Amino acid sequence: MIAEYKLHHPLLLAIDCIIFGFDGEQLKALLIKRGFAPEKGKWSLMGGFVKKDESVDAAAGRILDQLTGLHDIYMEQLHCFGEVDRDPGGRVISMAYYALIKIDDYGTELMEEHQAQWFGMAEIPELVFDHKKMMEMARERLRQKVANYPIGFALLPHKFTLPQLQALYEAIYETELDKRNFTRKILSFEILQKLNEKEKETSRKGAFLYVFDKKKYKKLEKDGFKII
Amino acid sequence: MIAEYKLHHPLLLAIDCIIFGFDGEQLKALLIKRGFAPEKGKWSLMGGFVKKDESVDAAAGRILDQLTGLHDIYMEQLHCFGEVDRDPGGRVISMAYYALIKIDDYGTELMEEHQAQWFGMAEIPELVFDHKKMMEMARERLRQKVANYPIGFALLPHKFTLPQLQALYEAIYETELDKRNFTRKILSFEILQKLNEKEKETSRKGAFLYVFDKKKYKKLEKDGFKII
DNA sequence: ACAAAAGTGTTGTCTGTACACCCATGC
DNA sequence: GCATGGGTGTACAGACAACACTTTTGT
Repeated sequence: MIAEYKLHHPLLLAIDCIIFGFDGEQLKALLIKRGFAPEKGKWSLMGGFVKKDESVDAAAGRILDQLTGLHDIYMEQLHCFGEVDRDPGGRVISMAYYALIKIDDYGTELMEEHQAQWFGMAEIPELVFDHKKMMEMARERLRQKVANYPIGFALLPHKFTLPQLQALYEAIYETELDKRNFTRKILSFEILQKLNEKEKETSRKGAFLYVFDKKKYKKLEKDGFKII
Repeated sequence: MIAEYKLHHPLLLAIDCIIFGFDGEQLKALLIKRGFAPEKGKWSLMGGFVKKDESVDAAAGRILDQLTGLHDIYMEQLHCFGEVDRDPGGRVISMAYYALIKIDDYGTELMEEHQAQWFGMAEIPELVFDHKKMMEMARERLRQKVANYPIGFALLPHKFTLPQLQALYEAIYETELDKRNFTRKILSFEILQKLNEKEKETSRKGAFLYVFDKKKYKKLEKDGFKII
């Protein structure tokens, strides 16, 4: 490090990660029992510290991987939480990220190791430090993002039905949507590909499965659209 | 600091600030000639380091104040730039902020001291490190934000005309807007208060001045709207 | 009188929203 | 045959986009 920089005070930079999942009915978040002081044993977001030789985004990816074993996850910076006294253990600045995962992809071994648990949005327990604020901000950001970009699919299984997709939007927005209008809108973007298969778990008639068209999806992911 | 935290590697956390202004015709950004190594003498965003006992947001406010002498400025976190090698002088992570200032409020003494200069968006010079990327991201974010929240006023003088406001939006979006449709849309939000004064610098006829209604503005600032 | 910018309305098109019935199937 | 959830069309209302002329006033 050059001399000029040595005059400044170094700080610890942490990552905290809001991990969203969807079980078909509820939007959920994955929380862990904090395994170290301070506040050991309390519910917390998954977190960790940025290492000397890794980028901040890479640190976030590593931390998500540690808990879920998953790679190539939709993940985005949320906000930097930098109040002086936010962590009673010392001066730690936290970059919060949020991630969207397919809840079924996610094994239970790592989950047990970290004493992790899914919580529905209405059952989020008390969280350490400012993690509640992070959670609130993440929910708000997710709502905004999902209204304008087709990222919601990251929360669904590879093949999904239109009723499932609608239930996802309803869970995120805590509202009810009209089936006909929703279907028409989603299909008008032409990012869905209808399969010749039906999902028959949840109804006698069965609902057609869809996958999304990656190419068109990529374009919309950049340009945005307007779902809600 | 507690023992657990001492195991982790502390890092330097910098702030870089994209400062936008509007001169009635062009959207501009305030840049400085970097006054210290590395890359001393090159054009750069205004920046600095987060101190031990100040929050990250407070650091951003302080750095903006150092350059402009202004307080109570619209300012928002943009993104964390955390690549390992982004700064050749050492491992420095940068939180980028963007700020919107009224270009006329801004004196020239501090500007000379920092060798600062306004650049139109088409004339941004080469910038140090990843500052160009920050600038691009800030422009994009400004476009998004201004389409949904009435923050554009932060770039205009306290009293402004409808043609000025339209010129601002046209500059931000690099597009032309229809005068009639724009006026109707803006007035429909009922956040503007028409004054009995005209601005007569730019035309013989003169255009009515407006101020904005702070209360309604606050509400829209939170809820959002849809201008473009 | 003319140049230059401000101000003002109407219409057609598109998008959003509200709303109800039949279909396929497993039991 | 009936209960359950899946799938589909229409009509009305509000928003958006395109478009041209008159007004004011300084020179």
